[in-house]
Order: sequence, then structure tokens, then C-alpha cells
Amino acid sequence: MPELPEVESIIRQLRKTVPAQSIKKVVGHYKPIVKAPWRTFVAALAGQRIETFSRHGKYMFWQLSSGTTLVVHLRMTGQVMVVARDHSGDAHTHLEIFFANSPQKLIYRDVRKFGHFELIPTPSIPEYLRARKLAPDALVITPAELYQQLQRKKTARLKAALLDQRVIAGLGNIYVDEVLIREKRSPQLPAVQLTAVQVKRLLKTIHKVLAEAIAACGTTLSDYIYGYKLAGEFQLQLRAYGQTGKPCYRCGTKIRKTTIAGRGTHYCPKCQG
DNA sequence: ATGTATGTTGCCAA
DNA sequence: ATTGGCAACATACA
Repeated sequence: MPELPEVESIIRQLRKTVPAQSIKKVVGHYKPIVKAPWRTFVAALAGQRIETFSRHGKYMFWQLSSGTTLVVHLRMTGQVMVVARDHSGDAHTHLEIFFANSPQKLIYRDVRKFGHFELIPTPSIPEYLRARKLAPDALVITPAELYQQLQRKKTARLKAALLDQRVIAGLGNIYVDEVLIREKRSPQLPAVQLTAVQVKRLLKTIHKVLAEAIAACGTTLSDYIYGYKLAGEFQLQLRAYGQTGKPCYRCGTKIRKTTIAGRGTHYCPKCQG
């Protein structure tokens, strides 16, 4: 579910709401969410404060006072939220983090259990990104870098290339479709065919769409940020994703849906060829 | 009811 | 080396 704008919205909310106190207790209801042995995880968190929250693409980094960082990836359905200490979780609540002297707790909920928590030394964050071959974040990457990555693609279509986190980090299925319809660019186009000038314009559109989505607190339905007073209102501005059969905002042609690289792809057959 | 789709990513094999 | 397919899991909806 969460792409760059959603993760950014969540991080901003966490900065405002996660207690500054040290962690008092960690409870696991479904421990495989955590990559480390459970005892190791509990020992690493106990007594630490979560000092900073940062993001690269869809990865979150929660920096602990001890010099360890918690890498959190929500995959499709992960949710983190701060709720009352006595809030009773449902069957999908897998982790609970309690703080000293705080009426609040931080919980992790994930219907599909794809998300995960990892423990790494804070100084090795760059190494972690390198090991995953993660491209620069979509808000940071330069036109030249994006062009270079797209040029390396032999046959991949633009849609598939933009979903590839080793090309540009942070875009997912929703925002790629939203960017391409605004750019009047076919998702089927071989990525390698874009010129440097076209890539520069494409990146501008990427920045614009992401900025608008962040301003709207993301797209995904209210529940992704359940517990917060944030709705995720970018869905009101969707022009392609989920709009199958509806008129294109630009020319009125009906939006079509197809499959590219295994992903549902929404596009205007007239504007986007 | 049975099959299909769902925002992600890593692993597999062609 | 690249790329597409599938699995990990649970739910909603034709």
C-alpha cells in the first residue's frame, strides 16, 4: 500500500506523536515480522529512545539512542500507529512497543504480514541501501542519474522500469500510473527510448505528483493511518489509478486497464498512445 | 462458490 | 545480465 508519499506522511506523523521516553516493554504477537531473533530484538530496544525517523524510498529508518537503527518496511498492508496504552489490538496487531511514563504505545499492524522490522548499526545505513542496490530516492535523484538508469534497460517498458527500486526509489503502482497519464507517456514505451530531455521533464512531473500527494497525506484509504487524524486525500486527485472506464481528465476518452510486468496498469488510450 | 485482484519485494529460472 | 513470474499472506469482490 504505502508508496513514498504515504511513508513520508507516516514519518511526519511519527515525529509528532511517538513518545520521547525510553522503551519499557516490547510485546510480540506474531514475531516473524522481526528478522532478528526475538530475544535480540527485545534486548536491542529495551531502555532506548527512538530519536529520529528518516526515509529512503519506501524504507523507514528509526534511529535508536543506542546507535542501532530499526529498518521498517510496510510492504503492502503494514501500518504503524501511536495509540492509547490500553488500546486493545485486533488479530492483525503483531507488535506493541510501550514507553516509560507514557499513556501511549506504538503498534504495528499488518493484515498480510509481508512487512518487516530489521536491526542494523546506524552507521551502516548507506551500506544497507547499497546491498539492496536501491537507487536514490525519487525526491533526490537527478535527471542525469534517472536517465542513466533508464538507458541501462534493454527491453523493460517504462512502467516496469519506474517500479524498479534500483532505478528510482519510492514509486509504486499508483504513482507510476498517475505520473504517466499527466506526462502523456505510454507505459508500454521501452524505457531506453526516452531522451535526456524527456527524462528531465518526466522527473519534474514525478516531483510534482509526489509533492501533491504528500500535501494530501497520501492516497490510501483512511485505514492505513488509522488512529491518526489523517485521511489520505490524494485519492480525490487520481486521474488514472482505479479510474477504469471513467473519462480521461484531459480528453474524455475512457481510461483502460491492462497488465504490464504483472501489474495492473491504468492509462488513457488516446493521450498515452 | 471459485477464481481473481490487491498498493511490495526477493527469489527463481529462462 | 535482464526480465517476467511467482510466492509470502489475507481479504474483497466478480
